[in-house]
Amino acid sequence: MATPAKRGRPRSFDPDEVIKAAMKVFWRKGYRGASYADLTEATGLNKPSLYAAFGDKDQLFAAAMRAYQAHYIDRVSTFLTTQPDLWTALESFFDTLIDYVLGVGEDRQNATGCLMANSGVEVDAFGKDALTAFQDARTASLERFRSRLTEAVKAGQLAEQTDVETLSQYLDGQSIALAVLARTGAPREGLSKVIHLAIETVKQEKTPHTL
Amino acid sequence: MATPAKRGRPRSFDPDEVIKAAMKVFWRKGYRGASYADLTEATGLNKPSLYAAFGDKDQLFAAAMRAYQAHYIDRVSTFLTTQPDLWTALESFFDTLIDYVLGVGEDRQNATGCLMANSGVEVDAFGKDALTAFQDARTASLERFRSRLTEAVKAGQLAEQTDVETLSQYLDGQSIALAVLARTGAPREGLSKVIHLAIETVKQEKTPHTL
DNA sequence: CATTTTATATACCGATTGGTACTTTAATTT
DNA sequence: AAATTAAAGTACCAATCGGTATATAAAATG
Repeated sequence: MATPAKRGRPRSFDPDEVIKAAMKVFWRKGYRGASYADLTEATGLNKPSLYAAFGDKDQLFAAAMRAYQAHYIDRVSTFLTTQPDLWTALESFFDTLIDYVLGVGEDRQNATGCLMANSGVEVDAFGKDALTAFQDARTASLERFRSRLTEAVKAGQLAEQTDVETLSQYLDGQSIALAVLARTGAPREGLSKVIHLAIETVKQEKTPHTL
Repeated sequence: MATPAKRGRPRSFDPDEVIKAAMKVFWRKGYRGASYADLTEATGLNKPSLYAAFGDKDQLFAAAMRAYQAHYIDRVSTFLTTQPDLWTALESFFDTLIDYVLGVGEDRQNATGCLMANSGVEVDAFGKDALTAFQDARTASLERFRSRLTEAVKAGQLAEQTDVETLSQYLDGQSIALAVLARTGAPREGLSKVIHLAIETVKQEKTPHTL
């Protein structure tokens, strides 16, 4: 993305910070809705600088999506891998996710949901780089559930015959539902209750029964 | 929306059909993504005719959203009200919903999801009419679950102390998850398994336990 | 038939879209 | 200091955006 630059005038901006700023624009306004007027204002760079450093809109969005994955998805997913108890892992994961989709620390009035979840309805507009970055993020998210549940089965926290694949998709779906519900104005308390209900579903799998 | 017209040249098109065509464009491309070039091509009308008959883009989208509610949401919701057994109702509802979000009968390659679910991330772009139509549809959908579950409690199919509100939001969330997952390429079989798992969750409410 | 009313079509509007060419400025390395 | 490299800024590009003015064509009523 960013050129190496060994001689000549060094760039006066931090590429990571710029991408982070661009990411927030895409997060709030979407791919189509984010104009270069928005992007230049948010990043502080002018158009030619953005193009020189990050390529066209497709590539810029792809970089933003990768940054989102690194700074948000990966971070909240930490709870899935670090917490030894599956239920603690799921609860802390979703509780943190709720913070994120509601826009933790920022203006809580209009929540922005999740960049990845929001982008799902804009895939038609993506170029190849944006599409790849999006699909990579989706695949990684699903895979995190899959590996965590597989681990839980091995650890005896879930029944041996658990349909890990379906359960992973189910949890992935809950994440998306949370994001969209938050974006359309659902209050934190409602989201919290819903997600604990969803976790109850997984607990039912603890005791073997027909799926 | 459409003027009465008592004298003069009558319109040569069926407003309902035009709105239906416009609806499909918005469904596939979203509010921002649907240009008047797309809309005129899909409807067969030229721009001035569209404006004369339905107003600006905001109003056209609002009409499309109402049509979507009437032709899709209301139709699939029928299963919730007609089926006396709650579980049969939910299963037939979601099975039909899966058909819809996958694009029943049409090109199954790229599913279009649900217009209402898709629109959730574009609320910023809406004018007042589109926003109202969207919120009305959302409210109505949630209310359908609420009333059906309330009825089920009265009929003894759900425990007396069931948290109907949370359960309604939960099912509403499942609908959204289905739509977004379908849009991003999830196969029918996966969606079907996930939704039956979700219905299992509701069944747990049959036997009283702490929520 | 004449009048009225509206649909249709072309052609246009200013604004904005994503994307660049070009010039100027500035910080490096040799 | 000279040469190199690139950032920054202005100004521009064709294309498209949502939205309309205007003129013509057509079907109704009287």
